[in-house]
Amino acid sequence: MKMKVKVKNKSRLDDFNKYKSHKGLKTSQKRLSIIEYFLKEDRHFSVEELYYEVKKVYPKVSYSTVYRTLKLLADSGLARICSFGDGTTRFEPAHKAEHHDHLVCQRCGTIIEFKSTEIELLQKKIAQKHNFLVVLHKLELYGLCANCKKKARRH
Amino acid sequence: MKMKVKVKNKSRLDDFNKYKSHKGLKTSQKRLSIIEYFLKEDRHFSVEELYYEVKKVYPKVSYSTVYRTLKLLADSGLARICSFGDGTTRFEPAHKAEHHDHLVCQRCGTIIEFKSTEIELLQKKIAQKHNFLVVLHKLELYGLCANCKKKARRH
DNA sequence: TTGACTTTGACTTTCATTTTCATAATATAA
DNA sequence: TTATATTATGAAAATGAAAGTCAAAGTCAA
Repeated sequence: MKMKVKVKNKSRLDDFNKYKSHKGLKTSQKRLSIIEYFLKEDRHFSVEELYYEVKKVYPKVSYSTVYRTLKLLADSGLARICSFGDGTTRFEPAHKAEHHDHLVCQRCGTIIEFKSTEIELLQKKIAQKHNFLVVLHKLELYGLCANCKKKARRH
Repeated sequence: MKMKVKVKNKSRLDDFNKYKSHKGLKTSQKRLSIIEYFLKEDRHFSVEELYYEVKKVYPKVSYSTVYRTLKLLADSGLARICSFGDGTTRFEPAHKAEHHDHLVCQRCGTIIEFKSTEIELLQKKIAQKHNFLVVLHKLELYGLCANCKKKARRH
């Protein structure tokens, strides 16, 4: 299992290296650390979150570098930008081609991913009705996750 | 037809007045102008857009006032806040209780509203599966509207 | 009309994000 | 390996949208 994750991240790193040489970028240890951490963790990050977590492991990285690296990841296709209306941008690992949507807990911030081909089918129908060409879609359900719901019940 | 719109806006203004007295607000001509324009136009606005358009008719309004008035409208329930990921907040007229989703043209910015009870049903099912309590949802389809699609075809 | 309120416009502040620039690190050519 | 050219970095400044501040102007009930 762990092996599989490692292999996957390896191939994602390879993707980044392709992008890197295409763009004439250089390899810095700091940037690499950030990218590896992001790939290893494999979850949503705001710049701030990633900054503080990476800093624990590699204390010398700066905020700007995390910023720039996340943008690079987005440009290279390894990360996807998503915002949940709280004013900060989040980056999610882009598991190629596998589009998914989000359940966002308004209390604890937990993000759950889901996918529904049925919904996507209905979306297509709606677009057709309006003669609209859909390039991408965004579906977010906001509310309380199981945990917070339980807490809310006992006030 | 026009009559109907006017009547509707009248009743919306009444709603605002209820909110107004509830909150102990006062009536200023400028605020009223902004609200009337917003209701008359009955479409999505960013603060900037509304500011420039209202300014043409009532040149004395300031940016702050438009800003505050839109926030008031949102608070009073006459407007709903929505953001389409371009970094600026938009306000849409809230046609009470009627939740709807959006088709957003990435080229010309046109926003088409739609509603699908079927999709909402599926959303509910998904939430149930995750034991998640949905408070609100957001569904946006981004792409090209009919018009821009046509233009795109002939390069 | 007064006096107690709210609203306004101009301004400042905040905060996330982006850019700048001098210095450090990296890659490539010799 | 060393020189040189380029990119990356950190700290700081700049930006831009959103929110707050405050004196002056407006509103309105008594």
